[in-house]
Amino acid sequence: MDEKTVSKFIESWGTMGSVWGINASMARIHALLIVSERPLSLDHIAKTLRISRGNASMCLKELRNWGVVRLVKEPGDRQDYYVTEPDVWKMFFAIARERKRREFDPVLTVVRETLSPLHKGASDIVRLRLKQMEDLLTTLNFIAERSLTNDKRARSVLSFLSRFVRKKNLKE
Amino acid sequence: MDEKTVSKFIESWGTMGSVWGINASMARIHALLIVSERPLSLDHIAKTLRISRGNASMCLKELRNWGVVRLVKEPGDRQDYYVTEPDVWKMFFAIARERKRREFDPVLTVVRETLSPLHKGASDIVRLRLKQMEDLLTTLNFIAERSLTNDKRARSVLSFLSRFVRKKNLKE
DNA sequence: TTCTTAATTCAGTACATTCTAAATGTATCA
DNA sequence: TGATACATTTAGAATGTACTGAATTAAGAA
Repeated sequence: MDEKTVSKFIESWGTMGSVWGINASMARIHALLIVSERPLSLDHIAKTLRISRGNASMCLKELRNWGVVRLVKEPGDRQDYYVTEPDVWKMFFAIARERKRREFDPVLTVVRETLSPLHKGASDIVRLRLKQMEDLLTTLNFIAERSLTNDKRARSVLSFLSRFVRKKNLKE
Repeated sequence: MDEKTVSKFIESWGTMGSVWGINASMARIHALLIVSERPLSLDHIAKTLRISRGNASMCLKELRNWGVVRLVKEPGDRQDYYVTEPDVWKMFFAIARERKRREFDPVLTVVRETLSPLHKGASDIVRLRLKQMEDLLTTLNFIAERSLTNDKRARSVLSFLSRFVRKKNLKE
């Protein structure tokens, strides 16, 4: 594999990371592990990506929390080695699930708490908007909730959806 | 409508904004317009939310770009007044569409460009991962692309999806 | 136990984003 | 035309986020 292409890949995956809300260092580490056949040590990762060992350590901890990388030990070696979770899709769902839980759910609760009392004393127009917001949030939450319960289901939802939009397209 | 509840709603919608990638001021302005029956002037908005007129101006410009608010003129009045797009769902799709176009699409192009040359000289294991990444990105892009072409379709995809996951849940 | 090597934590720094307020631009009115 | 009333732009301040590197902790080896 060409050195230069590998690094271009790593950088672009870093940018993609920030698109869906994980920071660039995390995504770059992840990309590096994806193109590496063998487990890599923290030291190796930090050196290759020119980031501090401290930062690498924190990112890897976080990536383990997301369920995206795994730590492997080699007998007779004190260093920790890291490998990527082999299934990329599974990984994607893990991230989606985590982000929903950490960011969406808590805010959803608060928004909902305020939405219902607002209905009182609101004009019809405003009430309609609030109702729509409530429905939108409920639908999104419902879909995410049910889709992400497990990876198998998530996958089947995605593939189904993919077929559905293709069919839709032919019709119109 | 209770003053206090309104402001709690505005703040929590602000937080929700940052979850899906629009900044807090923008989301707060948006929330304020949602609970307001009548169009509001820039000055009124800035005063109510305790933000500078400059900031309000920039946020409103951006919200107009997203297709989320609209400017209305009142005859015999020099001020600009703003109203929210009445259909909350439509608005949500507009945001999704814009974010995809601005952020996801450009990165997707770059990642794809690097993915294919990487295949050469990669081990089977790595090649499998790269293939999976490609498939995942393609599927996501495909779904988003097709779903978001127009609001009517987007809505039907969502409602269909919602029914699908409900059925799935009963079965298992 | 102490020595050694590696991982982790964290205070401070660098960088990025968001916001303010003053300056500038624009349209309407007298 | 100049004066007025508003909107917009922008330089720099404030705030927030990510990162570094030194200090600390942990754990295997002697």
